[in-house]
Amino acid sequence: MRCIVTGMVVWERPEPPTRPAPSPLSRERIVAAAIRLADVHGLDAVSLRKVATELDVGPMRLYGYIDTKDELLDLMVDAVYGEVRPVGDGWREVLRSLAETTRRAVHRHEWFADLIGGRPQLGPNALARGEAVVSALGGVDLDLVMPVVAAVDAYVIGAVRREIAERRAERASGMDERQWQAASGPYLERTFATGRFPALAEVVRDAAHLDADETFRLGLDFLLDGIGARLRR
Amino acid sequence: MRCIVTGMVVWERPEPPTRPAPSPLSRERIVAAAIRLADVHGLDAVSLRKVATELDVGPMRLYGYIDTKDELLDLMVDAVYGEVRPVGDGWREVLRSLAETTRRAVHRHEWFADLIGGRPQLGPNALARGEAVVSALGGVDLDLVMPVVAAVDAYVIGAVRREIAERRAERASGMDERQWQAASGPYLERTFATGRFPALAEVVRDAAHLDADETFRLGLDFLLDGIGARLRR
DNA sequence: CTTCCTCCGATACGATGTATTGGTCGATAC
DNA sequence: GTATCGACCAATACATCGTATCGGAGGAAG
Repeated sequence: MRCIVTGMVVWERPEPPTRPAPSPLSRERIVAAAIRLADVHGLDAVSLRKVATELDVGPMRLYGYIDTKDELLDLMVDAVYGEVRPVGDGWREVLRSLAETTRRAVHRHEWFADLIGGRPQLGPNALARGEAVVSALGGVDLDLVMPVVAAVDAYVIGAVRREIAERRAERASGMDERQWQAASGPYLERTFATGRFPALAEVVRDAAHLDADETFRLGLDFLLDGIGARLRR
Repeated sequence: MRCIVTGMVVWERPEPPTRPAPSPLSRERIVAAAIRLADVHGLDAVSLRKVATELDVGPMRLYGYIDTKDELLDLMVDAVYGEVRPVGDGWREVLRSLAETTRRAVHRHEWFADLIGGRPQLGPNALARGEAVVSALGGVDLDLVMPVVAAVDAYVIGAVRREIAERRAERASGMDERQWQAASGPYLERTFATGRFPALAEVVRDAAHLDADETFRLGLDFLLDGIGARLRR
């Protein structure tokens, strides 16, 4: 059931007043339990029932702190944004750091790749991250700040989704990284053998193969170079 | 139950031989029905039961053509990639066209934004798209082709996810676009009023606001400019 | 002490993905 | 032509999910 005071989002709606005894529960503990579950067993393992069991509590207890499972996911995402803080001097270092710390957060929480970019992020931690970025971008033309940050965010979102998707496929296929990169799996080998995709096959066969780190950084460099050219104008 | 011939992926596993009469079913019809459902009612409306009902068929019939719901989603994604074909001369036009046609496909199929980048795309249509891109990038240094295409793909994935997420939030809040962009909703207004995010508030209040088209193109230009600088080296 | 009101937890419901099973129908062997 | 077999379709079944509902317990107010 939706909260009666309409227009209030999870983050600004107060938690229910702490009851004297019944059980030490809080949004923070709920979110922590959900994140623990997701880290270990993946996002599919995050059900309200399992989170509740993790906390020795009936499933419906959670609805005092949350209206919807989606709200729990929003809280989880915002918690991860709390781990993302860009550091460095100058726009380039700041943006690079923003991208790299986000990517590292995804490595700590693979499920984050499934959620990132899926909803507008307006939680306190996401906003604090935005504040940190924007205020570190002091020297940049005001009208360019948002587009530039949006572009970097977009690149990071897509890049980490691709990276995690590929990592999972590798893991599922049980091949080691070298094999996977060389052949992209027996399926692709067979498919390329049909000769239907000659240009693609040539690139896969003959071109240099970058690992995930290198690919991410190279793409990021493209983007930052382009941004730099624009800022210098 | 998984297919017995191990290592075969959906796309290369033959469909069951067309039976004389029982019912005119095919992977193509199943995927078309699923896409129709997703286009009209969103991805949540795509359940095996609903797809089956759409085709006047029992739910379990589908398992003759599909092993898993995830495979159906893969087929849907690949079908959309069939609509994406870059056109134009020169690397810049090709990459820009790749990005724009992908974005247009997302506008036709909003659910595509939920799936894109979530799994490695190795279906025939995705590969054909890749072949078209790579072969149109003839003049480009072989070792740079993959990183460049990967970077553009990453940017597009993240950008359209953000765009669709915001569009849905607007739609849900019932505000028109002007209002949303000016205030980003009453929640943000109240939050900024607390003074906790001064730099962010300033940008949102004072900076120029671009619409979705402009934001997408500007970010894409950053990236293409950076790629161009590298290619010229 | 009684009354009321709040809130917790058990129960319940409809939906989902998919395993299982039983029946039917076509093809094959004699 | 008949009997046997094997494949495939659909109905049933099951575990799990998000969440609505409701009954009772327990603290607050009179």
